[in-house]
Amino acid sequence: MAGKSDVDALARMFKALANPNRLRLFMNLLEESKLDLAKGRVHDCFLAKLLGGLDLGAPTVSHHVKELSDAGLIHTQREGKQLICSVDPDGIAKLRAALTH
Amino acid sequence: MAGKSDVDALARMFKALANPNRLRLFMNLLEESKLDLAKGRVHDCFLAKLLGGLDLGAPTVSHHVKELSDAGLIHTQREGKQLICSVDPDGIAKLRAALTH
DNA sequence: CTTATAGTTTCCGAAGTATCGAACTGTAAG
DNA sequence: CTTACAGTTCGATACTTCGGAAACTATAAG
Repeated sequence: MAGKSDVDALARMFKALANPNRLRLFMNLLEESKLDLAKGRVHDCFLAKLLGGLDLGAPTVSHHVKELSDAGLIHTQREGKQLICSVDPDGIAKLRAALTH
Repeated sequence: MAGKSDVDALARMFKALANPNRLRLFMNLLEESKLDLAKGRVHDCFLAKLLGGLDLGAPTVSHHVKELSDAGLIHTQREGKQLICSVDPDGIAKLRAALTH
């Protein structure tokens, strides 16, 4: 019967996608993932690449990435100076399951 | 290349699902839809039925329903004293398309 | 050690959101 | 006409979010 914490976790994911700038970051990453998968490579991407025309300051981007990550939609890891991002397939699967029902 | 207004409309849908109470209303409606479809009937539902244990005042529910409706996720129509709600299949399709990419 | 790069943390203000109580509208029934 | 019901609108309040400025950390290069 859809426990409270399940619903809360879902709502948190939806909230992470509820801001247009954050949504665009996420969709840019999805797009990159698709391209990389087509080449048989792991899909990941460093931050600057995700901005794609967005006019946001570094602190703001950092906040947005953290929120996507906390919501369970993306995964991040440091690599030298850069932060590498990848889509979390489990997160997307949960969202899609909720909309299929 | 995902126009700005497309992204904004999508973000608005996600935002409508970003509040736990509103999400629960929507999922209750989805659940009702599923049951009704199984019986070969049109899926619709009046407001009180959607609350399912939620402890919210009438004004709050009214606001939430309006937001789901404005976002394009549900459809409403008056029937006598009651407001009948139904899922908007186009809205859900757009959300799912965005997550499939 | 110094400088440059990439991102983070802290703090803040402006704007937006969630919820409620009270007063209101529209519809149906007595 | 009066009452009851289902939902809406208004106004207020507490809370959250978005974005940036300034100061910070970590890594790499000269």
